[in-house]
Amino acid sequence: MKPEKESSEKNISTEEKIKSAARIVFHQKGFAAARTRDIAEEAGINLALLNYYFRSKEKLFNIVMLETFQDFFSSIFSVFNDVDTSLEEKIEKFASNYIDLLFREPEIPLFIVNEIRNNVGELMDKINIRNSVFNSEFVKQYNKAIKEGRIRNLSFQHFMMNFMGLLIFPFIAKPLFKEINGLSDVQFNKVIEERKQLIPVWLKSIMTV
Amino acid sequence: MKPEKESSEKNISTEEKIKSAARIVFHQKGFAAARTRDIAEEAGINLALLNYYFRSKEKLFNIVMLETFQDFFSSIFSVFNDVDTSLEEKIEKFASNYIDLLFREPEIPLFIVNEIRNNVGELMDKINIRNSVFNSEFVKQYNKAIKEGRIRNLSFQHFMMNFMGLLIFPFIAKPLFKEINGLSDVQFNKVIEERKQLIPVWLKSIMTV
DNA sequence: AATTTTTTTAATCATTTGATTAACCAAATA
DNA sequence: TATTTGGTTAATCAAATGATTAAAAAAATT
Repeated sequence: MKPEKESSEKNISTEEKIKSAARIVFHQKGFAAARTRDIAEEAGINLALLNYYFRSKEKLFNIVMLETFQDFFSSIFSVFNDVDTSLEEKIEKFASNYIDLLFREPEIPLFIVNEIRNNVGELMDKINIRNSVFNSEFVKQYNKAIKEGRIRNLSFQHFMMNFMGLLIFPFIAKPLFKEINGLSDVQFNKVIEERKQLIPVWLKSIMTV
Repeated sequence: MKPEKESSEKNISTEEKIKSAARIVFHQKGFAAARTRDIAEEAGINLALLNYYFRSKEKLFNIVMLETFQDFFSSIFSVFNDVDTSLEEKIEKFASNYIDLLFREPEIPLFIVNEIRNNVGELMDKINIRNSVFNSEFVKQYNKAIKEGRIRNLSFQHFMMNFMGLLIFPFIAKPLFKEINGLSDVQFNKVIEERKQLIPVWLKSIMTV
């Protein structure tokens, strides 16, 4: 009666349908505001199938959350651990790639920071971002550049906050920025597109002040 | 039977008790996850009183939301419209004041960016941030400085995104930053405290690149 | 003090919502 | 083809939750 085997046979179809529907709805509304019926409707399946495949709303949510995290952070580290690029190149590439990612999935940052509050420990351990960050090629290059006096002695914490803040915050506060500046979606995107080039320049000037 | 008169008599006591409890709970959990029973318990009152004074959860929420907005943005404009300070001084003062505000009420930014998605238009009109921003002394000084060539010709949109991003994002992503950098609350606050000084310096260097 | 009005409470209602069940269907297997 | 296994559905359940009600208590008014 119960589907215990890992991704067996062809029921992957409906199972995957539910999961990607859940992804959409959870990202959009968060855990509390998302109803299992919303997800079922989005997936075009009977409500009972959600529980049949995933046992509970919470279990489904945890899966979506974990996968979202992994997707989101793995895309970061692919750039950060490239051994063939300089620090400056990594910053440029990362800014560009990250903004493209945010164009594709603009709700993810808000989703992550929201649901991390109710979770924190358990989830973070599974991914172990801490080590991934500090063992990355990027951090090594960053520290080397400081030691060689090429950039200012600014703690990596500040650098990370700045980089993330400049990149992500406009997406998080998009409705606010649009309203305040009277921008259409197209105009907003154009402003963000400009930031692909600008943020690396700004970061460089910050690091050499 | 119904309390129609505006803030009459002394029922301000319980009415205010409910409202500030609602503020706490809504800020912490958002509209969907907050239960009226949570609010009643937080306020130490009978559940029915919530509906007696505020008709519905939604009406109560709208009041909290509006007041939160007004508080939050009024504290911005008090600095922005001071005619006795220079552009540079305003930036310094604003960074400092705003970070203090965020220390006191760290959940507000996330609350605002979350709940604004379901509201935007109606609410923004009531406050009319758009005009408040563009008629502010700060923007006038900003544009003047550009015209005089004292700072780079950077659109105010970018400047605002940068300023807000550098200030607010660390609070929004606090659990993430704490985890990644292995910081205690005290250590995190110390890093933020440093940013009071640093952000104005960074902004200046960005604007003169 | 008596009466009216306002505030508070416990009990209850109605709806929403996550989850289950039993019957039915479909596909694989024998 | 018959049988078993897995997938799907409609109906239903139970708990949670926003809201109401009627009675009691407290406060204000006469």
